[in-house]
This record gives sequence, structure tokens and C-alpha cells, in this order.
Amino acid sequence: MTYLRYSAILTVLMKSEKISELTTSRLSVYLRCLNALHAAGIKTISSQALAEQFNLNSAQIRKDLGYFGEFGVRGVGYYVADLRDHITKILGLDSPHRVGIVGAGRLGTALANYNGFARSNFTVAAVFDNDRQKIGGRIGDAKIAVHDVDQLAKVIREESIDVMVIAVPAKAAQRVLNQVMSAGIKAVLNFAPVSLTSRRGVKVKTVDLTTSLESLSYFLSQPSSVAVTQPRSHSRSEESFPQRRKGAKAENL
Amino acid sequence: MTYLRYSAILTVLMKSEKISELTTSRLSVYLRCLNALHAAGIKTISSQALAEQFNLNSAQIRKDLGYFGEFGVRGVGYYVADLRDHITKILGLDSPHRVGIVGAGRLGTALANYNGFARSNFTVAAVFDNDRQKIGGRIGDAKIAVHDVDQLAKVIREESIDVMVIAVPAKAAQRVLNQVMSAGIKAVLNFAPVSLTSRRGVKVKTVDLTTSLESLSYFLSQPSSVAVTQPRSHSRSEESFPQRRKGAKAENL
DNA sequence: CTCTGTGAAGTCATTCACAGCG
DNA sequence: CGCTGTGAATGACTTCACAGAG
Repeated sequence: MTYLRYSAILTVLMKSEKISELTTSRLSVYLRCLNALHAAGIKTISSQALAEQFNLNSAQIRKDLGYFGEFGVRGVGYYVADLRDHITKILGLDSPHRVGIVGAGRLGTALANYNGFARSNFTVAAVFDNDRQKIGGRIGDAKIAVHDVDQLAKVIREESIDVMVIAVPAKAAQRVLNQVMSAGIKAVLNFAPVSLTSRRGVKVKTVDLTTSLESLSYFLSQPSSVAVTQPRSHSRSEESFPQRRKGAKAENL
Repeated sequence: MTYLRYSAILTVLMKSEKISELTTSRLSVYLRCLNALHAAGIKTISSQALAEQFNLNSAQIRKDLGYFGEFGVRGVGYYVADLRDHITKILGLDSPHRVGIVGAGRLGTALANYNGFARSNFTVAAVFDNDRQKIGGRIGDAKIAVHDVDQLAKVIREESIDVMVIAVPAKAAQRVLNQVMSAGIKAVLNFAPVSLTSRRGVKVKTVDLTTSLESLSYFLSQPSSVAVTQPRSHSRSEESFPQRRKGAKAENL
């Protein structure tokens, strides 16, 4: 099957294993790093050198990549431009995504203006709200139109939106998610601090600021500030650091 | 040791095990739920009933709580108000925290106005920037003062800030983190899309929107949209759902 | 008889360690 | 000889299953 390796679709099907979200998150991080290396004119990099950037194990990187093919060259490492292209395809970032944001509050507005999206081939195509004051207006430098939430399905279709961001108050979030799912959306990034129920085939990723902060609070309340184990992998920020230690890394993807 | 159980400090020291961040994140979620139950006038709840709220295993909840003491009553469950108080203490949310935000851009401003913080005993006490235009001003409804980043250490001391939020561009983040650490801060929430190096005893939690979105993109690019395994625990949003299934949950703490 | 608390088993992720390619 | 790719070993987290308290 080696000769099929460079097909984006086949890459993904090569092994029937399911890929953990931990792996895809790391791929995203590797990609960011590879882009920087490429911009710096660096041509090749070993898994060891790449691992040092994030304080993770080089075997982890090789394993992550190994799920999708054999991209390295023994005795050399990985060609930066080549690996970058592969990961871009693996993550589906070679084709553009269009994003809709529900909630034109402060967070929604900040996200609508977030420039980091464009770099990954994401474009914010529409914002939705239920506030008559905001509907019909435009926000941000890009003058993105604010639509009535009732027009969700219609606008999603017209604008070919495939990813939705939920930035509404907690009590409205499930209702909004239901509407979003009805409109056929399969990927949702949720900022409302609630546990949402999604249906099969719909991926909801929640970013919960309250939980993040409260978790930090627990850490602060620990006597020595060293009684928290890391969630896994990377981010061995504190104690329990093995032999090598040149400064800990903070991740939490 | 049972008679010491109700001391906040002892609670934390009871077992010498290290507590995973996965556990503390879930505690935060339980707490939110308990607050809602309390407000709804519900007096007791079993681990089974609580688990159903998040589609996680009831043993998981009992285990999480078990690290800190025995809070339940056999045959009955947990007293809502009682458990709420315990978790509040465990997470260190019984004493207030003061938050500083570096970066008065859109995200920093949105965060400065985020009301969700107050509920958990967090107060945003100061914002920092390096833009002369912004320094000396005040932002948000609460009119929080914007300080020069050069005054970081001084203001942190004066305002008794113990948690810092980094909301600056990626290339400035490490420098800011270094300053923040020098000022003695032990807990940092980072929104810059970079892997930061922290020193021992300093906890950095990164919220990386790009990585979250790119991870969603991978999911979208999967043929059947069912080839992604869950990170662990909850959030068994798709396929591979065991026997019971009344609708999947989306977490990802 | 119900529901907690917890060892034991099971599942999944990371790290080790090395064969073997370039 | 260096570095990848990968089975095997280790470690972490979750779920099972049940003794025993109320």
C-alpha cells in the first residue's frame, strides 16, 4: 500500500485504528512548529529535536505520525516542508472551513475578530444573535454580518458553514446546539460552561474557562504547590520531572 | 482520622496520592451541578443520578470524591449542600482569588468582562498592556484600570493578585510569562497559541483555540465522522457507545 | 434493600528499547 | 552511525463488582 501513501484520503484510512483526540491535538501543535521551522529556513528535523520544543518524548511524536504513514527518513529525520504538508492534509486543513458564531456578546465578538483562525484556513462567515439591536449589524474589521438566530439553518446553508461556535449563556446553549445539529453541523466548539448533549456523529468540543480557573485554584491551594500530577504526556510543569530538565513545559491541549 | 474530616486543610492532606487534573476538572463540573441542584431545592443526590447528568460512570464520581474523604451516606447518596461546601473547600474556592490579565486586546477585554469568574470567587483586579493608548484607561463595566506591563510586579503586589491570564500575541507570551513568574505568580491561564516553558512550582494552563479547531477539522475530514476516539472518560459523543445511550455528552474539560 | 467506598480488572496512553533502513 | 518505526513494558485512568454501612 506504500504507493498510495500520499493520497489524503488513503492516508486517513491506512490503519483502521481510531485516532485519539490527544493525538490530533498534538498534530496541530507539531504543525504550528513546523510552520515556524519552515519560515526559519530549516529543512529537516528529527523527532528528538521536535520533542524538545514541547518537552515530550520523541517516541510519542514518532507514534503519532506512525498512525498515518511513514514520513521520516532514517538517519535523517523529517523533511520540514514535507511533514508540514502531510499534517495539513491529515488534519483536513488543506480545504477551507467556514465558521459561524452564535452569540454576539463580548466573547463572540472577540472570536469573530480572532485572526488566528485564518492561518488554519478557517473563515468566520457569519455571527448570530437574538438581540434585535444587533441583528442586521456588522461586527469587527471584517464587517461580518449579524443574523437572527432563527435564520440559523438558512444562513448555514447559504454560507456553506461547517463549523459552529457557541458563545451564548449557559442556559441557552443546549437549545442552540439542538438547532445547530438540526441544521446538519457536525463540529461545534462550545464556550458555554455546561455539559451539552450531542447526538451521534456530532463532535462538540467544550472550552470551559470556569473549570480551567477552578482547576488552577486547586493547584494554588496545595500546600507545597507540588501535589498535582499532570494530566498526561507533556505539561510536566512541576515536580516529578525525570532526569533531563531544562525547564518544564506547559501544554494542556 | 475520621474526626478530622471536616477540616479544609486536612481534607487535602488525607491521602498522599497526587490528584490528577482530570479529577479537579471534574470536581469543578460537579460543583456547578450541585449549585444548580441546590438552587432547585434538591437535598440529596446519588452518584448514579449525578453521573447521568454528564454521562459518566458513577464509580468515577465516587472515586473522585473518595480521594478527599467520605462525604456520602450509604443507602442515601450525598447531601447536596454538604457536598457543595466540601468541593468548594477542596478547590480552594472558599477564599477569594484576584486575577490580572495581560493584554487589553479583544480577548483580554472580553475576559475582563466575563461574569462567570465572580461566581467562583475570582475578581479581575487589573489589566496590563504595553500600548500607551490604553495605559491609564479603564475597561469594562467594572472600570478595571489598565496598567503598563512594566508595572506588573508592583501592581501584582499592591492588588494581591494570585492568578494571571495571558492574552497577548504568541511571540510575546514567553516573555510575559517570565515576568509574571518573577513576580511570584504560581497559577497562569494562557490563551496564546504557543507552548510555554514554566518553572517548577508554577502551573500554566493553556487554552489553545487553534488546536481545538484543528482537532475539530480532523474530525470533519473523517469519512464516516465516526473514526475519532474520545480523549477518555465522558465525551463519548460518537460511536462506541456502550449499552445505555440516551444521548451522548460533550465534555473535554 | 440502596447506595457508598474501594480493591481488582480492564482499557487506553506513553515511554522504553532496539531491529533495521538509509 | 543516526534516526525512524514499532513491539513490549510501563504507567495512568476508568469501569466493574462487591463487601458492608445505614
